[in-house]
Amino acid sequence: MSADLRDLASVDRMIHEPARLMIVAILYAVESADFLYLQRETDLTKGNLSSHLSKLESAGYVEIEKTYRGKIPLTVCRLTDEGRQSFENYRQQLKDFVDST
Amino acid sequence: MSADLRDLASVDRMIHEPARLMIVAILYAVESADFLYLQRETDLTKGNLSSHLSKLESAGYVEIEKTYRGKIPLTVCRLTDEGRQSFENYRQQLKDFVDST
DNA sequence: TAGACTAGTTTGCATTACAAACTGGTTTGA
DNA sequence: TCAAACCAGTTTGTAATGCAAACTAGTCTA
Repeated sequence: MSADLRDLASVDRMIHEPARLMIVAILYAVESADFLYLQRETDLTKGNLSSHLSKLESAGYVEIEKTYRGKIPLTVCRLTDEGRQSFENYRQQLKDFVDST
Repeated sequence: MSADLRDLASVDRMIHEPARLMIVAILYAVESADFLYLQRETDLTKGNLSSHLSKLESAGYVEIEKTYRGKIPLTVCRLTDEGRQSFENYRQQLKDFVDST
């Protein structure tokens, strides 16, 4: 308890960015989602979705599996355990902040 | 109700930035604070505090009054009505997000 | 087989946040 | 008395970021 404002300085920027927060929140809820589903849900352009997914992958928060649906490429994304944990931490920090102000 | 994840895309970036969120949250609580008080509370360097305050001032969220305490400069900051309103909106958006995930 | 479509990735650029250097004035102390 | 240290901030330099637009590689269609 006693959420200190200074804690905000340490929020996870990888998740704090709104575009990525949307992505991570979706993946947290659905376990796995393909690229186009994510694009529809987030309203991001393909370019931005692609680059945010790459960053989440580099951070170890998301796993990206490239496969095919018939002959058409299919990119399936899911949160890693680390991503799941980071999202929970982030969400808790937000909650502490909201509750304390 | 029914907080849409897409709403996140429209969060107020002026406030979303953690350093500024700290500043605004403090000013929301105390009505007025001087530069050094803000620096102690936020743990920001003077340089970063100064530039974030300038941005908040440009955005119309904070008023900055430069005066003196004896012979020493004193910079007093307070939220404007617009800043106060924006913080309340932002906080509500966070709350909606936290509640919906 | 040219043109349109699908599913993405890469590139270019303007904006940013931060740290470090700087400024202008005041106090201390030798 | 004047140089060094200190105070309260501002400005500058730079690397990283997010976004839009351009591009790629393959598939379908008329």
